[in-house]
This record gives sequence, C-alpha cells and structure tokens, in this order.
Amino acid sequence: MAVTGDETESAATGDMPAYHMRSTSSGLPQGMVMAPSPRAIHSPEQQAEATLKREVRLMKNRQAARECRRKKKEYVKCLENRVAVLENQNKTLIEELRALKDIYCHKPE
DNA sequence: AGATTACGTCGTCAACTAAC
DNA sequence: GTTAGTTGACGACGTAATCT
Repeated sequence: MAVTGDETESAATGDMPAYHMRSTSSGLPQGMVMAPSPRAIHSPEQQAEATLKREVRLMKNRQAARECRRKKKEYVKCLENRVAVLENQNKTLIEELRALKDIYCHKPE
C-alpha cells in the first residue's frame, strides 16, 4: 500500500483498535504517525489542525465505508431475490409449455 | 490439542466523480 | 482548483471448520 506524505496511518489515535495498529509500507513502526508534508505544515497550530482534519476525514471515511458495504449487501440481496423470482417464473413457464405440448400432441385430427 | 485454511469484517488508501 | 462523497483494493484480525 503506497503511503504519500500526508496520507499516513492513523494508528496514533487513541480509539484505534489494537489489531489495526499495523506498520506501514514506509517502514514506520506500529502506532507511529508520520508528520504531514513539511512544506505544508509550519507551526504547531497548523500541525494540530492538520491532525484534526485528518482524524475527521478518517472518521467520515470509516462511516462511508460502512454505509457503502451496507448498500452493497442490500443490492446483492435484491439481485438474489430477483434471481429466485426469475427462476420460479422460468420453472412455471417450462411446466406450462410442457402441458401445452402434451395437449397438442394428443389432439385428435 | 495445535496448526492450517477459508471466510467475513473492518479501517485505510487511492482513484474517481460531482458539486461548488 | 478544491472539497466531499463513493467505492474497489489491500492488509490485518477473529472465528469456525478441517487437518495432522
């Protein structure tokens, strides 16, 4: 996983479950947050703001991912239902065709 | 009982899109 | 151009099933 300057793991956030504190491809140890791009951040205030911004963004994206997965599950369930309905319809039509053929074959001239 | 495998879930990143 | 939202991909973890 590529990690850019200001897109780092957020393992330093206190509420992060322990099992998600993993090391990064940049070689940072677990739980360590790399500083945002140096040319963008100068003062500690800016640093703190950037950190906060990042935490908010991660939190929003976390929720977005949950919602996205929920919607996907719902969509798949819908498709599965549709498949079941169509299979039933198909079965019924095949039966109907069979019955009609039967009638037609035994019809006296 | 411990090791391995398969599967589901989660958080994060990156790429993309739409709205501003 | 920037910003926020969406989603596929990835890696990590937990757990149940299976193997040795």
